[in-house]
Amino acid sequence: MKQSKLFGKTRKEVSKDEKSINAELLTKAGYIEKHMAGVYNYLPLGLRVFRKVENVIREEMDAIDGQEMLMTALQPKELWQKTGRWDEMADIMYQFKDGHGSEVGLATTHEEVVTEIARQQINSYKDLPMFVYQIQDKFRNEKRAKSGLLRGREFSMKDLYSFHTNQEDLDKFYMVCHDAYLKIYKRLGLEAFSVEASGGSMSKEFSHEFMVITEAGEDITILCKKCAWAQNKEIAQVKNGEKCPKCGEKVIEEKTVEAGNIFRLGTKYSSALGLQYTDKEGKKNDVLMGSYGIGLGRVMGTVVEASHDKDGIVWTAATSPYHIHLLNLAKTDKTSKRADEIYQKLTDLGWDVLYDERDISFGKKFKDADLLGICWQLIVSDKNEDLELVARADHKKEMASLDNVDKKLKEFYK
RNA sequence: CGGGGUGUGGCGCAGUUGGCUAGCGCGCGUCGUUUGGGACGAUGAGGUCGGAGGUUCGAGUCCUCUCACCCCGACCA
Repeated sequence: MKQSKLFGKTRKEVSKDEKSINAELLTKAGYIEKHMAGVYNYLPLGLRVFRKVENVIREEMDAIDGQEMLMTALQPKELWQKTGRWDEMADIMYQFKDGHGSEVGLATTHEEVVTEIARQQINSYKDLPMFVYQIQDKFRNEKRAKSGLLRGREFSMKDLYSFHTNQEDLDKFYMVCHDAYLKIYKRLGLEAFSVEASGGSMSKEFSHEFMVITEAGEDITILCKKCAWAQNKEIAQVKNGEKCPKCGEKVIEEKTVEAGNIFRLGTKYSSALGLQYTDKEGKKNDVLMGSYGIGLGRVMGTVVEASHDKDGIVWTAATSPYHIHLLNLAKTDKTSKRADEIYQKLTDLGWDVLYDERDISFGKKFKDADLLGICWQLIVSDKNEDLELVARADHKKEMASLDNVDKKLKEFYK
């Protein structure tokens, strides 16, 4: 991609209203644009990162036999009344009358919808267990949208729903999904851990939240560094500085952002909506369910919160919008032509290249490259026949041939 | 939803106790000189001051209402 053609420019300044690091950097670098409070547009660069996050999540969900589908955002009131959540969620759910005078709402989550659909698809124990998921936009009328991508009113979420005949099977899958989540964060380059939390209005049982330590976090986690025990402060029985209930070490408090949440729902939704299966004896039973969510924008924002420096974003290998940022610092036509050729060669080798061939001062190219945060910067100039390969994270520089660059990238992005 | 704050060219801001053609920086266009960490000079385009109503000879400046946005809190599958 030639940078001169990119839809999305960098900016020096961003509204003083945009206080969160993730929104500030992502806006300055041209990844996102705010539309309303808690509602962001993704520009081409932002969408590339978004897709990378999305694909990692999709691969891991497919790997645990999740089947992707897509459900609607627009919902009839009647369905949500069956579970009592039309009134229960009135504060946070966008509810309105459509042109026909029917009351409808925008889905905040899809337990009702998926359970309704499952009634048609799940009849027998032979149909279970079953796992379906979607990556879809949710709407929540947060009283106070804030922290950029971390808490939106419209945001994309991966939500998976599982259906089971018994508790053991649900528990088993719950742990499978738990581990899949840890894998997702690890692949994305986030240091995340799971904590026990309350089920809220979703479930009476303990749920698990997946936390990433960052100052921007809204949650406080009590954790033990030694044995990895952790609980959300909301439900923790021990306080900061007290002994870990598991190993006796002192626990500490950390600000964390919740980057995912999994719930065992039991029969709450199946009983309310009449989702039953017939067992071997021919008896009808309520289906047990679980639900498992990850907000994609929130994960993307969390990566920025967790990985940036004074110069800008530092994407992780899995989230970098391009593999390499090629900077043309040529003063002569000859060198410039050489840079064009290198762009072509890298592309032919299969690398996603952002090519800064803009006719602007070199200083701005450096500044922009750091702000954008693509993992590797490659410099072509009159100074050197060889290429200069610079790591965005630590600005370590090395001279390299095109072959070396190819090797290096293969190793980094393997 | 309670408390606090902010709305002025595309972006960031200034605008004294109401007063004349509403300024500055960035960005943008043109010309030229430049180029290893956000270049410089010249020149040009661009706003009716969030919206509505009111007070006044006169309102970006005062009053009322309203909308939007931000921060703290409460809330948060």
